[in-house]
Amino acid sequence: MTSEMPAIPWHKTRKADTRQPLTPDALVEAGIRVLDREGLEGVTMRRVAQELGTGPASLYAHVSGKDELLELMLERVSGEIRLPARPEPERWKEQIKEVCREAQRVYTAHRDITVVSLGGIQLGPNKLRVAEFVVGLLLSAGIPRQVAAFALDGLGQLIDSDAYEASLYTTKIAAGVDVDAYFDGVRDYLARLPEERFPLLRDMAETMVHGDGDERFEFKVEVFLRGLESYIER
Amino acid sequence: MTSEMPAIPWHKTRKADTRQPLTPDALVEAGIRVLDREGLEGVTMRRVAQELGTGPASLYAHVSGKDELLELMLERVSGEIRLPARPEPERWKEQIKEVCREAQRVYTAHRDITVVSLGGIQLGPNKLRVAEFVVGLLLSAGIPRQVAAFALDGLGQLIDSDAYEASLYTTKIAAGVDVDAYFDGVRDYLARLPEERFPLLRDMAETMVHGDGDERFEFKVEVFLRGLESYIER
DNA sequence: CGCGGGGGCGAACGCTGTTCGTTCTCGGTT
DNA sequence: AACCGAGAACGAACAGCGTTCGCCCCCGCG
Repeated sequence: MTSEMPAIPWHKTRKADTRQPLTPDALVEAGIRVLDREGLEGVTMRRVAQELGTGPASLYAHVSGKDELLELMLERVSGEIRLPARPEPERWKEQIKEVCREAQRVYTAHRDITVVSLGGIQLGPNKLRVAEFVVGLLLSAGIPRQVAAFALDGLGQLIDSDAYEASLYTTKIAAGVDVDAYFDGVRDYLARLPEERFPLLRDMAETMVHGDGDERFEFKVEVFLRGLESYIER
Repeated sequence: MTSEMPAIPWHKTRKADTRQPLTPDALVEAGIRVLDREGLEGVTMRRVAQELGTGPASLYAHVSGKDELLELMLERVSGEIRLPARPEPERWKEQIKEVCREAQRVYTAHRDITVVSLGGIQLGPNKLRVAEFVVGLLLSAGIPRQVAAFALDGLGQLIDSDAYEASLYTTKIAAGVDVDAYFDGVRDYLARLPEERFPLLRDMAETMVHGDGDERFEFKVEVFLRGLESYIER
């Protein structure tokens, strides 16, 4: 073991420059690293600060608070959503589905980040980029402007709540919970409901728990798009 | 000011019996009182205990933890949802809309309680009661079983995320935020987006912020139901 | 009459987001 | 070249969170 030497006094004591110099971007990246590793509830100011080798108070010079940090993280993640090379109006339904799948994939890849999305309107450029593409596709399909505007809302909600649900299960799996057994339990519970009050749910127990998350999501988007189709002006 | 008298020693000092004797039901009711008054973030174990004139540790004899308390509260609230007297298959779309409106009304009346709903499958009798009614309506309309099962999911997500969003705005209003001015700000922001990247959103600024929450909700449900209609077997 | 068990609860633990006040650093101005 | 002030960095602290521990008391059963 080497013995401790006193610092040479005329050497400026300078901490290792290895760590990046604490910019808003560095905060966002550190936050996302923590998010991916431990989920949204693990993203605390202390944890993020630790990731950057500092204390929580230091973060407030670059970010107004935790809420702003989370919104910046969401915006960054939204940037990972890849859009089709160009809109193809004749394939509008299929392309919108592609965007939905892609958004769901990206959000789910970052645990439960979508909770932030449920908390308000997001106006960052990366989210708007996706919205611009989708709304263009809807308009080109002949869907009225007001319908297209509302539809953007609806699709966003479907994506967000689905991604959130999906992330809960992946978190459960990561925590060692047997999700298959859980759904088996749900099915058995439904199948044993009192016949006089819940005849249908009881009978449909198997149907209710059928299908994985992707299949259910795909279906819901398809239903919504079929509904939109009925608004097309001819 | 009346001076304090010492307690008469042979009188059993008995705290006012007015407060109910701490049952799970009493916890749930106290929790909902706090929820209605201060919103979900105000529902802390300490706050609920205080509402019952005791300390937080006392709650754990009746409830396994905060999560269970919240789920019990959600179940209780779900009991307030009133269903039509009887299903009328020929009016299935209108009746499902009525149920959605009613559910949205009830949930929104209890602030942001729906956040709990987003956190997992709820199997309490009150929630199942609504599900049984809706699924019966769908089946009677000729919608295939698997479609009906998935649709239940989709409608639930629409209701939950919409009620959550609506509660955020009522909370903002209660906090003195001018929501109209907020939306004006959003519209102006959209209208000033760079033309070359966001021509459509820029142009649709007015359309995007048009309509209140109820109108948007109504529309989304209508779209989803039209989509479901296309699955009816003849 | 005795006693066991469970509800009630004060205190504490280890967290959280945020603020305060101090120290440090560094670029621009005398 | 000397100085100075603005902003970044940050240690410490505050108020509050969910939950647990350990003790007291009281009720009901044997």
